[in-house]
Formats: sequence, C-alpha cells, structure tokens
Amino acid sequence: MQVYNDSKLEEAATEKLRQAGLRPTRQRVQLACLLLDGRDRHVSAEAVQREVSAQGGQMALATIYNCLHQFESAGLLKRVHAAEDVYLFDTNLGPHHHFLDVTTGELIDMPISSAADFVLPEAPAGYQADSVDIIVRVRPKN
Amino acid sequence: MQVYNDSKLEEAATEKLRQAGLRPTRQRVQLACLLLDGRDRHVSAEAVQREVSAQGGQMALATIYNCLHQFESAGLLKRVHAAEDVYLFDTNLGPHHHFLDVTTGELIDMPISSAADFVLPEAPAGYQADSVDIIVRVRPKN
DNA sequence: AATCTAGTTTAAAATCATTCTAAACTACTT
DNA sequence: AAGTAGTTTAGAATGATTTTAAACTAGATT
Repeated sequence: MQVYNDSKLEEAATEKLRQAGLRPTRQRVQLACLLLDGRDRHVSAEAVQREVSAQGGQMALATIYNCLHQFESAGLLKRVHAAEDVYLFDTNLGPHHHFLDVTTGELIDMPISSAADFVLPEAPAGYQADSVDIIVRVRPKN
Repeated sequence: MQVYNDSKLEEAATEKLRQAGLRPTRQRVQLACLLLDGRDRHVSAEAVQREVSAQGGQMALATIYNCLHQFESAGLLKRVHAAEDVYLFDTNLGPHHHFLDVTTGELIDMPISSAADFVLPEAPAGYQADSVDIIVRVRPKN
C-alpha cells in the first residue's frame, strides 16, 4: 500500500468485498484497491505480487492466489487463457474476447462487436452452447 | 503395438517420418502408427503412454513428449488448448475449431464448413491477424 | 474492552505436468 | 565392422500452483 493510503478507495473496496460476501481483510482490501478500480487489466499472481512489493508492501504468493480465485468465484474477476501455458486474471468483466500479441504475450481486449462478426456453428446434436472463447493471435505489421 | 504388427502401417509411418525429415526410429514409428493413421483424435502424452502400455510396449514419457513435439514441428500434429489447464495433441490437421464438453472435458471437432463462416475481426491498428482459436463450451441438453 | 472462534494468512513443503541432463543406445554412413 | 550424429532413457530439475498446519485477525459475544 502507498505511504498515503487513499481511504476513499479502500472504503469502496471494502464495500465491494462485503457485497461479494468476502471478509474485508487487509490483504483483500489491498488487492481490491489494486485490481477492482475500474481499469481493464490482465494480471498474473506474480505480477500482482510485484505491484504489492513496488508499493512497499509484501504478500505471500499463496495469499494472492487465494484472493484472486476468491475474487473470481465472487465474479469480481475473470480468469482468461492468455497464451500457450499462460492464464491471467482479467479485470474486464464485460463480455469480450482477446487479441494476443504473439511477439510480446500482451493481451488486448477485443470489443464484442468485433466478435459478433463470427458466425458460430450449431452445437453438436444433444448439446447446448455454454460460452465461447476466442483468441485472435496478432503480430505488429512489418 | 499389436501382437501381429501391421507392417504395411509401419512402412507408411516410416515413409511419413522420412518425408518429414525425422529419422524413423522404433519409437517414432510406433507413435506414428498410433497417431498418424487418419483418425481424428485429441491425445495427451500420458494417454499415449497408456496406449503404448496397453499394447504391451513401454516408452519413456520424455520420449513421448519429444516425439509429439517433433511431430508438431513437422506439421504432423497440432497442439491444441483443450480446457482450463489442458493441452492435447490433435491429429486433425485441417482447419477447424473445437467444442468442449464441459461436463467431461471431451473435445469435439468443429468443422469449418465454409471458411466464409468465419470473418476475422479487424486486428487493432498496427497489427495483423495471425490465427484464431475458438473454443465453444457446450454441455449436454437437459 | 477482553475473549472467542471461524475464517485468513503465511512460510515451507508438496504436487504435477513438462523439460533437462548426461549416459547408454541406434540408425545410417563409410 | 566401426564411426558418429542423432535418439532414448531414468532420474533429476523446473516452475507455476496448491496444500499444510501453525500463527494471526475480523467480527461477534460477553
């Protein structure tokens, strides 16, 4: 946490956690401030730990994994398949898909309107579609 | 391999490996017979090892990983993201995507009947699209 | 405010799929 | 038959994630 905490942000985070049925512990509040502030981001547990460290704090990786998964279960985050063997937590809760820059591994949100261009085949007989994941691999031009 | 090897199959596999620039070792021929026989399948390294064992053979997992990756590099297999943390090797080399039965983890090939069904979204400015991965999660009706 | 307790955090160990190592083996050439 | 580069292998290493179990804490109870 910053030397000067933004108590407004913390109060909002606390409220968000309460509504999600999560006890607002110091760690969860800190992570909520970091991740549930409205910015659309794609983060790994380790990246979160680095951010916590950068703010002068410290948090066990196990705690970060716990919290991120709890946030996910509570619908505060989504877990997305970013690349080959990489999963990230996505703060963008709206329906969207991703572009993946194969040269850097960076994920870029794909507005759903673009994805609407996709015409998906009917689900196989006896099945009903549940959800769709689309990743378009891209690379910088030239 | 079966008690009575199908030497025709082995010859075909040997030829396929040669054309791919892979020395047809005993292990690679056995795996090629198992996997490159025209059936469309989705297999893990461990599943392959179980099949080898079921045929009375044995093969180090490291060898299986080596071979599967070499087959992939040679364009004889594709590696696909099957589910959450699961990757499988896909013997269907044609352009296609997958349905994933979320209740069993089973992958079902999604034919691309007409390539026109898939209109790629515009890549972000400065990027060009490379390839697309689509997984439609499905579940049995009722 | 002190106590209680279920829920939480943590360091450290465990897990598990995959990869690496380096020694033994083998396909192919000479 | 011998040589050599490429292969296979058991076992160790890796690395992201999960588990363990002991210490800690938020919130309820007295």
